[in-house]
Amino acid sequence: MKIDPGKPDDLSAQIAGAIRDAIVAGTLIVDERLPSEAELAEQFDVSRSTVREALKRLAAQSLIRTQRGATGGAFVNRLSFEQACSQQITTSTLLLSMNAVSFGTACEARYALERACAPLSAARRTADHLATMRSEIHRQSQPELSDEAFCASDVAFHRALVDGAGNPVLSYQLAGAVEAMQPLMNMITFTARDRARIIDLHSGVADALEARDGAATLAALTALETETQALAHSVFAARAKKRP
Amino acid sequence: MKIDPGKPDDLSAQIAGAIRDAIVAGTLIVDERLPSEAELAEQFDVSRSTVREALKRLAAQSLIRTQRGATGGAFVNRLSFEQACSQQITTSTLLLSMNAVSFGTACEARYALERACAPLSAARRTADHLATMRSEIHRQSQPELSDEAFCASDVAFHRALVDGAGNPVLSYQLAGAVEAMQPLMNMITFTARDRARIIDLHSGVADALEARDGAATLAALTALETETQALAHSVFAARAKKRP
DNA sequence: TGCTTTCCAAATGCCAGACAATTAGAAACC
DNA sequence: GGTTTCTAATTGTCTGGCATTTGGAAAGCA
Repeated sequence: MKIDPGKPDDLSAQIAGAIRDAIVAGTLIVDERLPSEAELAEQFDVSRSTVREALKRLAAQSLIRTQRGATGGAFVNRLSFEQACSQQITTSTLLLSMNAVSFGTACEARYALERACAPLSAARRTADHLATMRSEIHRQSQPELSDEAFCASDVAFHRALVDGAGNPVLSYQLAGAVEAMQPLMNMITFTARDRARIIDLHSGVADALEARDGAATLAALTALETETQALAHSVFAARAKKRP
Repeated sequence: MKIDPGKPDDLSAQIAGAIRDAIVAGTLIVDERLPSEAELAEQFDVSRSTVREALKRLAAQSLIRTQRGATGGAFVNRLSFEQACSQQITTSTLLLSMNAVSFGTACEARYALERACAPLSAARRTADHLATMRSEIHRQSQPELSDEAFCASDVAFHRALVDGAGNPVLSYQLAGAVEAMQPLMNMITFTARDRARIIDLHSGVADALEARDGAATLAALTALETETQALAHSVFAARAKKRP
């Protein structure tokens, strides 16, 4: 594990890269303890501060965890689906907010991905998944619900749908797309009539899943996307008229 | 922006979190310059080393970039699709390799996601996308190609397919799924006959896209998945027999 | 004035050394 | 044998310093 070639990068970035490569390549395996900061400093011939900065970089990506104390140190972390998920959500949310991705583009992507797991979810969803979806639909029908809470429930509904596919890789991938849409959805104020239509379409999705009908699920999701896009379009159009 | 409540976390993690929250919330906008390390140290009442560790954490997530010199400092980074993509690939690859995700699960997820953008790609793909796919198919037919190179070409083929959908959000999401599969695919040794079948199926996908036929593209992808799964199954079965 | 050169101050990058806090295991004690 | 105490290893944090980079200001010159 060596560093220092041309070096356009910082030393800490180079060191972090070297260790990361070792982890990806399998040279360092899960739960293995890295040398102590002092040892790493000697190995790479840098100061302990520099090593520490490198380790913090890796910790920020959940590649390692650190423990204090006598038998402490830095350990290669087993990246859990949950951790990967939350990282993906942060990244996706920022990506959408910082690059002026249009509502239409994001919405299209989200529903395309959801349709991808519709057949699987129809085949494999458990009673639990269905119960979650029904209960979220019920929550959405509470009139006193705030717009934010309505959107949060929408996210929960869709996550239950994708989790129903029983494929953790799919769930992890989809979580980012679904959650990242929430800030964009939160910009919309829903009228009671809007909510009623959405709830109706949600029920259609749940019904199709209950019947384990993949094609019907697909159709219901497509209808939901169409409605969402139309709703957003009218909201944005009205807003543009108001403040030209 | 404050820190220091109960503090189960390190100071540097808390500071990084506070700044990250400010970025996500939009308090800090793109290209805005953060206070200097010395100023941050004073604001948070910690040493400069601690601030530096916090900044390295953020740099590791591409949330900030740093510049040296008189007008230098840390700036909020515009997260590009490319950066987000490469982060996603690293995360996905590690996730799959460290959690013993089966080939079947990963493969299923990948093809489900790809089918999601098949109709869009059929409708919107440009001549360029098609040309890339054809040229990758041609490369795959070179007999002297190594297994790794064959897989790399496979990745390029599939990335052209998803890019054809013309939705950057989809491309970004799919890149992780497609690339992360490569290490798993690399474990397979392809016979000439295997390759011929895969190339045949690839041609089927390209033909369907050329005809702008979404349904045919879906069918071709499904056939490709079936073949890939069967191939992997037989390879792994043979290997298990050899070394029980 | 207008251009070039020089210099300077601000900022990050890196280092050395020190001390505090934590923690597991060894040692001492009862 | 069990409990307590000590100890050493390790990370977390701080202080102070120096090197390096870099943009802009100041000085010099035409």
